[in-house]
Amino acid sequence: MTENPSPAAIKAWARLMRVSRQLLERAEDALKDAGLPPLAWYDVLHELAEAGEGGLRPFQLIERTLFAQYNVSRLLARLEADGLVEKLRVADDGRGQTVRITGKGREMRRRMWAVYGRSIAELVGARLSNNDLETLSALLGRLRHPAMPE
Amino acid sequence: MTENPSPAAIKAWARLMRVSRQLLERAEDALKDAGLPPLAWYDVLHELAEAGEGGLRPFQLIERTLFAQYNVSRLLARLEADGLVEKLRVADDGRGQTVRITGKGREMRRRMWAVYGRSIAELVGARLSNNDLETLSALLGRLRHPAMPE
DNA sequence: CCGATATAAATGCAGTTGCATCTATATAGA
DNA sequence: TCTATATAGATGCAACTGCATTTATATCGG
Repeated sequence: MTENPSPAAIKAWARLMRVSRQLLERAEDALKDAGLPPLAWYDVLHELAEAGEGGLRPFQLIERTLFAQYNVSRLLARLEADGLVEKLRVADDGRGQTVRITGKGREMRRRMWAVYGRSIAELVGARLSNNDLETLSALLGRLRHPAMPE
Repeated sequence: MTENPSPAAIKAWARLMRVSRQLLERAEDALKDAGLPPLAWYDVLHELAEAGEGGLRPFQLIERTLFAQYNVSRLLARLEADGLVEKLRVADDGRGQTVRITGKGREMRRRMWAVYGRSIAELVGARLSNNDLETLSALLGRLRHPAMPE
């Protein structure tokens, strides 16, 4: 009986896809206009900043960001080339490495957040009450895969 | 005062981006697994099917699908190469053309919908009640740009 | 009617993504 | 221990995207 989607499901799907694409594009444009790198960079810098001095293994970044493996590999190469992250050999696993954010990386993250955060505030925060935002988050949470208890 | 996003706004944004990406990827994978073309093809075929025999001008497709102009141009070239749409010179505007879906295009759309619709039913329809779906649609509707009255 | 500007659509080129594969190391099992 | 398999990460190549520009036609102002 999950064969054919109900009209309500189709509408919610369509809006979800359309709105998310639209808002994402707006946020990307804001960064671009400010001469800053794309959002993917922010996502990685954010995770690495949260991780602290210990850094993260690339495969951990993949889990957290949902980016594809090859994508992370190349993204890290670009971030390293720009001096925003550094790669460290890890002692107990010769295959891998640990990636750590640099001071320059933290600075870039800060500058990106100034723009990105403003986009979020404008595009979402200014349009729904806190209560509605909570409702939205809860509903979206139930669509996550794999489904996790709220 | 829309400077800094509230925690509720950040959370809603993060979920929106993450969930939409995840669900989109799932739907794309389902099509790929079935040996069918990507969702973008469906979007165009859908619009053209709705438009009927009169077809649509490429710029109308751009408005409806939110794809970039160059993207539509190339997508239509691929669809035409596969015989799914046909391009017709339009009498009263020598710059443009009208694009019409072919029988083969309708057939492809039908086959894609069999898979895509099932994805929507499973990923969204089976996870939220009709009532929650309506709520979700309404909240997302308020995030559209430009904002339109519900 | 004519030149300037605007709109429709296509395209060359550079950068990015996706796929498949490859290299290197680690772990498991005989 | 030695081989087989699994995991971490990088990469060659083809397809796709984004940007800027180009071509062609239409419209507007004088």
